[in-house]
Amino acid sequence: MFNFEIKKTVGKARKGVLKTPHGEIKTPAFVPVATRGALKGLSFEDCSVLGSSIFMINTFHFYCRKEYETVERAGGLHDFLGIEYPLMTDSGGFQVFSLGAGRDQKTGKILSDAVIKNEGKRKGNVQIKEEGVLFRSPFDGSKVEITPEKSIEAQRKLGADLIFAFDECTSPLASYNYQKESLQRTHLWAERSLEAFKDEKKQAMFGIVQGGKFPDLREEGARFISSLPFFGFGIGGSFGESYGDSKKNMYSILELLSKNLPPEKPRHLLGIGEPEDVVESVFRGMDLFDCVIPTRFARHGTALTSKGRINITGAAYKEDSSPLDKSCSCQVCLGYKRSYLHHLARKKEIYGIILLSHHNLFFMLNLMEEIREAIENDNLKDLKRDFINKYRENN
RNA sequence: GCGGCCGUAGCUUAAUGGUAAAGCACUCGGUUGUGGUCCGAGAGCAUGCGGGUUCGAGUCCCGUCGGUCGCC
Repeated sequence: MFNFEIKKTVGKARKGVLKTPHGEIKTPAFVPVATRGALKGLSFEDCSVLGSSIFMINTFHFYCRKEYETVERAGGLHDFLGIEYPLMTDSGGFQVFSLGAGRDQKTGKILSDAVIKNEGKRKGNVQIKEEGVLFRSPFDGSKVEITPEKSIEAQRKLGADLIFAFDECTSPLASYNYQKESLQRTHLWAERSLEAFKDEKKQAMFGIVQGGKFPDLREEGARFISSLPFFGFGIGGSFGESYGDSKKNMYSILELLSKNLPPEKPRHLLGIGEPEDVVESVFRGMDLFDCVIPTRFARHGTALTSKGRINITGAAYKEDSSPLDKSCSCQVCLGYKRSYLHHLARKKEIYGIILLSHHNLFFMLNLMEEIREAIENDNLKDLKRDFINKYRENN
């Protein structure tokens, strides 16, 4: 029922097809995120027309109040949502960080230059032990425990095609010693996740490589996780401190990982990223990406364009009658002026979010299509150079 | 007409008689396994007007204009 076939490789980059019970995914692929079972501002059908063949849903958001039980009674995510597209769920490990320690430290997966401070120690409402994690729900403040067994149970009940092992996502601030200790825990949890998953035939599981910003720990993570019988691999966590360092470090770590992961299995770079990150990462052997950037940026008034991102709420666009991106062929760029999008974003009209989400998702999905063509035509290097030069023009 | 209360930044409000602040709005930046959130920085020609008391008035006094509430 599950299969990953690589059709062509150019350097480290790969073009392939991932088969699931609900359909095929052409890789490299971008996976839009529908956290609570909805892409904010677009229907699954709309997004499918734009070129998406798979969606990511968050276990964590269905976990805190046991809504995965409701979904199970409805027949699983596909029946509950009324769609037949391939789906994946993450394990909830990231939210323990992003809604727990990350929120305490006012940082995300990638640290902004302004908030480098303190130690990488966890504080506040999250307790991490060998058994699992205990923390307060960001939704209602109640105590919630997640263990590998519980995450996998929830993911089996949700019933997405592709699921992830439960891991610990560390802060960009984590020390070497903490990261090393955490990595051992993630490995233990990987084994327990597989144990809780055994005999499952309708789903396939990805293991997660952690190790933070430390190359030797990343290498160790890749070796250990690939020794286990996972269908594919997720690469998670953070890669460095400052914004620029984080990007460069991520690229060099991906180079390292592509040498240490078995080539025949799919690789999903979790939570990345910006268009340039995706291009650079495909170049270094990644097959799948999920990221909130197209939709979250849309809600914040930011549009992805071939010349970099622009924030349409800026005063400069108030009377700008040009399209968002002259070289984009999406319906929004063909039909609407920047001035109108500026107006909608300023007034926080829902329609503004819809239009920007449409454009941003088109932009990412179209980029993936171009990447696949470039691999097919042996000119990924040219695409990478041209795309990134142009993308950085205005930024 | 009489009486009370109120006039501070574009808006809503602070400020024992002692350097006139804050939030929103505005300008710019940030957000990478989703909180339409949040954070950071910036720009603001503000005490209705005219007098008086005082070393010093947004603040106290007089007048005036505007608003608001109450009463014939």
